[in-house]
Amino acid sequence: MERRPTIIDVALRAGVSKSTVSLVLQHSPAVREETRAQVRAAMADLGYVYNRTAATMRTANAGLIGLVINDLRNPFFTEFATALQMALAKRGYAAVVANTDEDSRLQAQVIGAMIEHGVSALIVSPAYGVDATAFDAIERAGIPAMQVLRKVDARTGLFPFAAPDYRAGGHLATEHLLASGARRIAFVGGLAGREVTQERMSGYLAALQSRGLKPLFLPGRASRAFGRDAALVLRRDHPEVDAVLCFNDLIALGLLSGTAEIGREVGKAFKVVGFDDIEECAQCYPALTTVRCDIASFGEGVARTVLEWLEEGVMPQPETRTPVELVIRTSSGAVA
Amino acid sequence: MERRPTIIDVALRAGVSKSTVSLVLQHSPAVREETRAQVRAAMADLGYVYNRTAATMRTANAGLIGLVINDLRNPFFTEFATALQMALAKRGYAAVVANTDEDSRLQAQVIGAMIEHGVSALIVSPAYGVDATAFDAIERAGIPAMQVLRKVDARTGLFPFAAPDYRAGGHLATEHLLASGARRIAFVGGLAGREVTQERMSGYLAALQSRGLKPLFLPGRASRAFGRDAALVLRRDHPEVDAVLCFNDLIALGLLSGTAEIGREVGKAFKVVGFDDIEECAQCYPALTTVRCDIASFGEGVARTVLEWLEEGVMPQPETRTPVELVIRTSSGAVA
DNA sequence: CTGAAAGCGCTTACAG
DNA sequence: CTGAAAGCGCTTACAG
Repeated sequence: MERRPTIIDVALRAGVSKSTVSLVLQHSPAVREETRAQVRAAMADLGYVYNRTAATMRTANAGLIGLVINDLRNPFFTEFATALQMALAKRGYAAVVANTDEDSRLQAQVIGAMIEHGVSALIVSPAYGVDATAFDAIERAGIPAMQVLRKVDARTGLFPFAAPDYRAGGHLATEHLLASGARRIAFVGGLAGREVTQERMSGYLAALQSRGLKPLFLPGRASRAFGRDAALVLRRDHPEVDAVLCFNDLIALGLLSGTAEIGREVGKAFKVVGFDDIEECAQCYPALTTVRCDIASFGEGVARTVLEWLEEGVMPQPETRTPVELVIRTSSGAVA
Repeated sequence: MERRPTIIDVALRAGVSKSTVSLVLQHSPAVREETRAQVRAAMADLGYVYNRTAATMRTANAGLIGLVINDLRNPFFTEFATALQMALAKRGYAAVVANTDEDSRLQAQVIGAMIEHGVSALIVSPAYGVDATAFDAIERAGIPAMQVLRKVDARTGLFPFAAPDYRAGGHLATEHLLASGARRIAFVGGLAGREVTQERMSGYLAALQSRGLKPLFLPGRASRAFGRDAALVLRRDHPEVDAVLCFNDLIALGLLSGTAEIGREVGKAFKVVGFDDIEECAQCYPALTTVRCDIASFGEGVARTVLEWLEEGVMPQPETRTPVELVIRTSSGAVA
């Protein structure tokens, strides 16, 4: 653990000045090929590693991006974060990531820590919650930041927002169920006051309304466990329901389990549709019809947008909505 | 995006020297309460944020820990990484995380990047693969590093290894199946040459051998898709098999889906046991009997170990094995 | 094409 | 209890 060699050591060994070493580090064309080779050789000999921290002090570009996620254990967010991180890595950026577990206090804390660490930008899928001041801290620090998947700060001019087109997805799914003959369609899961729930539901409501059909909303947490319970509740309290659109895939997958457990069949008389299209939807039985958000591509898109902002100063649109599509599988009656 | 205030600005405003500001930043008892309050007030007025990067340059402790994971999309690793990251955050450390997607070249690249960023320590769940030089780079940089969950570098004196006791888990699970009356038990999934597979299998093999029973190994990728396929293969080619121990839960969950799809019942005549106890095991139908690795606690333990190493110089044991336990659910015949 | 010098924002002895 | 000064490892004009 002795001191790591610095550009001075390299310069000494290569017989040049430290400025020259710095220039070859930056691939400056100002350095002769021969000199460059000498410097590279000296670096290899010494086992030199670039100290990005020191460089950051001068240039204030850390090459570090902060990624703050409300629920990293949920596969939808896992896939988003992973795709985003890998896209950043490909462009030479490292990601500091933190899970906030839907806790706005923890969120404020990790955002503060990331700012101290000098991240060049922040991407946050925010927790709902009282402590909406997290973005104020970002504003004070003057760091480019995007809110993704959920919007909690109305200042989209300052903190651009990007998300899949949830409303369209809800509409697509409901139209599909209607076209398949369903008439009593329930919307299961999601919490009433929240924007994402409202958006996903609004497409559902519009489709029903245009047919003069009555909606049925069973609010609940976005978890497998809630979906499983919902299977029982539906059979007991709402036996007339012939189709359900779930707030997300996790709920739908839980619902599938619960339905199997009580021996009810899914597909013809009782259709189930999820939302997100996490990987598991294609593997479960019955395979789950769902709204594909293509979250991996979405994550890569966000990476691109943020880096363009950072590197070329192109401020993102205040609000970006990416298209969704319906993936029809057996849970809504398609033949396998 | 104007210049952020520095300790000099704070000092000016508070009417003290910048050393004093630095001392209050570090909670030094050498500063009078009154002075401290003035400095704090000045910071608040100015919206001062601590520049950890600058501090790092002097002290060489970045408060950044690198987390390199072979498959972040796999819920087992997601849970590990998340628990670890959150434990680090609680102790004031931020985590730079990267998924390597089982690609040893990518792994070498991200490890290099993290070293440049000056991480204080590295925790890696390594990809298998040809490029075993990743740890050499860590060695040259002189950074404390642990290998977790998988061991790829034999120098555990240098890179301590920690993992759940896979062998005991395999044995526990097999004994349970034998005690439940199973006689033809297959081991499904995992790749033959790999240490984790060998360990998980060795407990299985030992239990069978002691009864004079024949093993059956169906190697395959650790994915739901493989598990699903395995359901068909088992019925077609090995109808006599009355129980299966899966390499991991993902395979077991896929197997459950596949078994349901072909209309075969799981529980009495055909028992299924997983490995890891990811969250989903308790929610699926039938609920999955599995070997609990308690990966969240494991992750927290790794955080503790690494920070002790970093902060107190306590070098971890070369090899740590954490205990596992069997969780019996309906997939192996327990009544719900 | 290369060298000398200042500076990024902190911390750390060292005086006082 | 507080101030002046050096230094962490780079980058960046500026000379030459």
